[in-house]
Amino acid sequence: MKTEKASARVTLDRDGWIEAAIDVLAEQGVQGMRIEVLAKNFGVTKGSFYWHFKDRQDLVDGVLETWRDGRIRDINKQTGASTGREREQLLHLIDVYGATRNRKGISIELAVREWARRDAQAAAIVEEVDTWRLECTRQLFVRRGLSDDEAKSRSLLLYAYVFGQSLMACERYDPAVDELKHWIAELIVKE
Amino acid sequence: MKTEKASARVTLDRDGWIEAAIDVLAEQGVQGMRIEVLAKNFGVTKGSFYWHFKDRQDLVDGVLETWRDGRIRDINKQTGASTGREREQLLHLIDVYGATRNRKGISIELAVREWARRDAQAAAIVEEVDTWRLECTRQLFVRRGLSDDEAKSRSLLLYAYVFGQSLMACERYDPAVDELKHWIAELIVKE
DNA sequence: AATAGCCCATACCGTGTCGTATGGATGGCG
DNA sequence: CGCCATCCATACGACACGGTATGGGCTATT
Repeated sequence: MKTEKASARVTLDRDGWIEAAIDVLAEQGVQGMRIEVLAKNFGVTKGSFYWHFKDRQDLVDGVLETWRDGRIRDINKQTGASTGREREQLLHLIDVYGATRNRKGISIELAVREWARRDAQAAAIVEEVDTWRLECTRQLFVRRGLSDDEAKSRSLLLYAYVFGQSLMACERYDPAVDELKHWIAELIVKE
Repeated sequence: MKTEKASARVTLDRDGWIEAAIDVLAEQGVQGMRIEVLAKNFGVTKGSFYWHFKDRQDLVDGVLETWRDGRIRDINKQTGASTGREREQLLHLIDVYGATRNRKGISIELAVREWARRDAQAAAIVEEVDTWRLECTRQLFVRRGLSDDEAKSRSLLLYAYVFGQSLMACERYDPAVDELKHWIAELIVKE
């Protein structure tokens, strides 16, 4: 989708802007991805931005495509073929989205999903990523011997749980919340 | 907390503004709760707003308090004492947050949580609501004979799942996603 | 050294928003 | 009738942001 724009040579700077934009997206949300704010963080002015990007939408396209490509790569790596370690891979998947570790990744994840609730373009990207993740993880469950339907259900439960968990304030619910999460992870991966 | 401002008589109009603000919050997020936009939707001008509210923060306070009070009332009702129907109450809790039904309530819920990720005041309100919900639901599990720890875990899993599920694009994952959700609900409430 | 292309700064306009100041309309009450 | 409180409109200043136009500095190439 319109990736043939002459960005082969300026990719370095474009990517710099996009990475910085993703950082701000994680911290401030879509509404925080302001051109002049990014420029100030970068130590430059808008003049630089409008050299590398046609407009704000151009940056938005880059952010979404970059995020999607990274997520697809990650899930392919995390669920890659290493027969016999399906259980460990599933538990690792749940752990990756644990509260403390990978804070930045979770912030980006939530920011993109919050964005997708009100933007069709972001929603399409999230749908791509969700479908791919759910399918890859479903296959992990199938390789563990589960039926297609149960694998589908558990895959959906896994992702819904990890995303929802990062939306909640559960630290004050129980100081030993890590044990609760461990118990839940075992329930999700079955046994 | 500072509810003794002379709002006893103008409460009707204040509440009108607050309800309209919550609607916009659900549809547009916190950033969409703009005074002039609310006024236009209301068919008035800012002059009216600044009569009923000191400033935007005053409206924000009202929105958060109104949301919190409503959620506490709801959860008390939903987990109220009706011994022997704990299983139905738990399934009902999960169903209430199902995708299609209660769309507005879910939108508000997600908007407030998105808000809470970057605002300490909203985060405190969400924490209040979470703690109360988790505790009420935990007691439902305990009344079904589960241990305190398992009840805690399942209560956390229940809410994390329902919130996360509404963040995902699972309709295209499987057209019969309702059956998957039913299976998941049964797993969460145990059997 | 002169030219061309790359990269960014500056200045400007239009718009949306918060907040204030002030005036106007309406209705109750002495 | 006249006064006052309530409720809202109008007008204004300040600022942040998107986008454009334009100029200027720097480097490499010839």
